[in-house]
Amino acid sequence: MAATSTSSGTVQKALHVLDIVADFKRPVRLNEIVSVSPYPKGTLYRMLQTLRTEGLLAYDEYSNEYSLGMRLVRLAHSAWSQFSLAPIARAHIDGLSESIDETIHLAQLEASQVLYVDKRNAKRPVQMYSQAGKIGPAYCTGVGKAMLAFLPEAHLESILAQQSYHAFTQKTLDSKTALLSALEQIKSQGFAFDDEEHEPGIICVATPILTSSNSVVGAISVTATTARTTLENLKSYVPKMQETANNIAQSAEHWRSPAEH
Amino acid sequence: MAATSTSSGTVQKALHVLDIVADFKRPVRLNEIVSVSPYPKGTLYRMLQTLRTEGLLAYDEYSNEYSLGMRLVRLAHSAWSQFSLAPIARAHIDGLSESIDETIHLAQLEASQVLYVDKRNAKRPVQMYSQAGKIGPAYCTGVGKAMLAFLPEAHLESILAQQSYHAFTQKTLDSKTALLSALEQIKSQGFAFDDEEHEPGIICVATPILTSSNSVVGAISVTATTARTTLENLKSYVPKMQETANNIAQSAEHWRSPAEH
DNA sequence: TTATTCGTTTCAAATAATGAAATAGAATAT
DNA sequence: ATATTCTATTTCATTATTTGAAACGAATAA
Repeated sequence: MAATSTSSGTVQKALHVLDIVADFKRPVRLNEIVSVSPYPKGTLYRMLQTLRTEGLLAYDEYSNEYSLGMRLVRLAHSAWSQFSLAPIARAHIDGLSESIDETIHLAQLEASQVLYVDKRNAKRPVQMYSQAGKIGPAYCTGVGKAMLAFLPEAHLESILAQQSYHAFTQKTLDSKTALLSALEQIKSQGFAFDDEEHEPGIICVATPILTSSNSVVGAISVTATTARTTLENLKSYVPKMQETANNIAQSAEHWRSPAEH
Repeated sequence: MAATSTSSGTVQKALHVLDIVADFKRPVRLNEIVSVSPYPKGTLYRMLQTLRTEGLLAYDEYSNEYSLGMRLVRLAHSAWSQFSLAPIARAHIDGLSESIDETIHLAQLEASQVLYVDKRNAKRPVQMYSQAGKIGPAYCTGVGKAMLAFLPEAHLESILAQQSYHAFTQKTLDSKTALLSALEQIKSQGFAFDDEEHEPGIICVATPILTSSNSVVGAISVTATTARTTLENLKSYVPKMQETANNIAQSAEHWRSPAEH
């Protein structure tokens, strides 16, 4: 009685189609969508038209390809400015960025995944995966683990159950048990590492952002490459990061996290 | 014949509700939405539930308030990275930002308005769609006028008809005729000014980004305050901006603008 | 207590979405 | 030029979701 969603709901269907288009990460044609969706062609066609005229999809008449539309960007701006930590944390992150010349991320949990909501590049930016708005796995990123470690048990359970545990690298913690023991250590030491668990050559330290009642609102991380530094070195940033996290938490005290159900 | 929308379509309705929530720019309760929407309470209630469980809206159980949800941020990231000029223009904007220590914007036309898709602040280098995503009026911003001036006549007409011509400041060109003559001059000189037409104390220069076939794909601007500089000074940036715009256009030559219908 | 306000549920009626199959249109092959 | 093979689009009777007035319940105020 719990698992799959009932097929009902026009809005659900439309969202599903949007997700499909998003997953392609490139413009797609009707037939490509047909082949990966449960809906018949006629239905999909009409749905795509609707999404297109509403501006949720962009359409190229010459190639007959659909992509996500800019109306989403407009809508997301409102969501981001109201409901992400980014506006609240901005000044604090700026400060941290001035004293640490590495890539800094601000992330939140969203739908059991990590959502990067802000980012500062080092002066010499490293070309890597991740930008604000990007999502990543919770179980094998620094920010993800930092947040998971401080979640109340019930919430943690439900999130862990939804992880894919894909082994991105040889070092990925690709099982729930491995992850759980890592989380325990993170909780006791107060910060998390990512030791090339998501991308080879990329390491980071992350600290959670906790309110006075110890609920997790986000995390910040400092990222670097193994070519240039070590985890041990990154560790020296932790005190400054924790101070920043505390300051953000204080500013966010009266801000209500969308993750709280 | 042109104005109001037919009431049909579940997706349309859902989007309308999202827009209403977005327009409040703060969390809102059911009854507030009821008072500004054409739908009865029961209908709205169910719609909000749907949007909420889909993650398009966030909900605070204690205050019963809805806000835009972070799923939009996730979706928008795909839209932004595929369909905005930003990823293509990034390196070029970075370069420009290094030689000009002022705020730089990259904008596109979207639904007859200006959509800022990237931004560089004088000091901190950030690239993300989040502070981008903001929309502004086309008729009284530098980037807006720069783009309008180079639009084909038919397209321009339809866009001009949709402007609100609100006089934000005393200097705002608040009529179609005033705007049209300004556009003519912009077209002949190749760049546009914003002389405090949108915000008092804020001035900017903007140049259009034109493909080899002279179609408008976007615009870049350099913004400053009257307290610190003058339009005459800003003008000196124009050659560099035009060079950058040309380079972006070259990179974007094979990129298809969503605005082309 | 009694009003009042707001959120939630109900259920028959109204309406929008469905999908199999036919049609139109484009591109490629013969 | 004509046939062939894709793909996109339309049709229409059927199906199922959405609708909305009104009733209900919960919470707060008077």
